[in-house]
Amino acid sequence: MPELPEVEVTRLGITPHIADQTIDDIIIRNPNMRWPIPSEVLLAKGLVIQGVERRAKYLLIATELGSIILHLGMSGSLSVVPTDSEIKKHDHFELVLANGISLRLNDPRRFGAVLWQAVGQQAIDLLSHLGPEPLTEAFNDTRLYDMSRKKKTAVKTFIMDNKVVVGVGNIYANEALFMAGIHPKRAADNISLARYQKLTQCIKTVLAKAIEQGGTTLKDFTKADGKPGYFAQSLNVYGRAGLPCVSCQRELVEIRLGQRATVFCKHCQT
DNA sequence: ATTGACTCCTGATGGC
DNA sequence: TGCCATCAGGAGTCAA
Repeated sequence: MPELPEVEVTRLGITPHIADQTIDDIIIRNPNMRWPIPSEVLLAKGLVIQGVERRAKYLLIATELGSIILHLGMSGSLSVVPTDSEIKKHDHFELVLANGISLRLNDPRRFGAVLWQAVGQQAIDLLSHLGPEPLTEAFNDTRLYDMSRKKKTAVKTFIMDNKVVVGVGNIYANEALFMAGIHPKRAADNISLARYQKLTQCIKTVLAKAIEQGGTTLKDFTKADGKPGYFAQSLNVYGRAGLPCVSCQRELVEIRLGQRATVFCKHCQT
């Protein structure tokens, strides 16, 4: 389940291998991703990869005519391999590069996506409605506080809303709320500005730390199997239901919130 | 307008 | 051992 840190580490990992390379061929082995892979992506054939950008959890592989947009969904991963290496099950999409290597998208569940964004065209809907990046100044405590007014929804659901801030998935929503000492079910409009200031910092810290850890873990992306470990060693609450709170030793509890596993400490989070 | 439920899919897991 | 049933979950879409 790639979250924003994994996507960013993926971006950092693949960029040196594919930037400035010419795309010799584009192979669609299975077009049935979340949406059918549009044939427009083939426009990138013969063009040079100018760079790899990230917006939310989308990766944008830029060429002079447009960008190939990749989303890894829940089970997707990218690998950089020699073009003649064995095709694995669920290798759905591939960029064949002039230097004899390929970028392959593997995604068992096919919740991921491959899309095309033409240069000069209005941004596709998926990207145009997104909130700010969490690690930029555009995401700040006053914005978070202002948007939360009159919102009855649980704060955890609130911070996972892409219009509020992008890239806060289930794992890091749990972690950030624990770090901020806020109960995940508390109504978004029942939290003070001071607490949102704390929460904003915690979201930034949790994500930045995970990217940092991932960056050091993942030394050679060509050998990575696409699963950079999810930095699970640093998680305080997610996946730890029933285990003692790292702060007060009381047992962590798990509930469902918006169909998602929500783990927290009843004592430390109010 | 908001909010919550549903949906896509396969692999991992557990019960019998 | 095998065969189910259940669950995980990003995020768009739909319905209340």
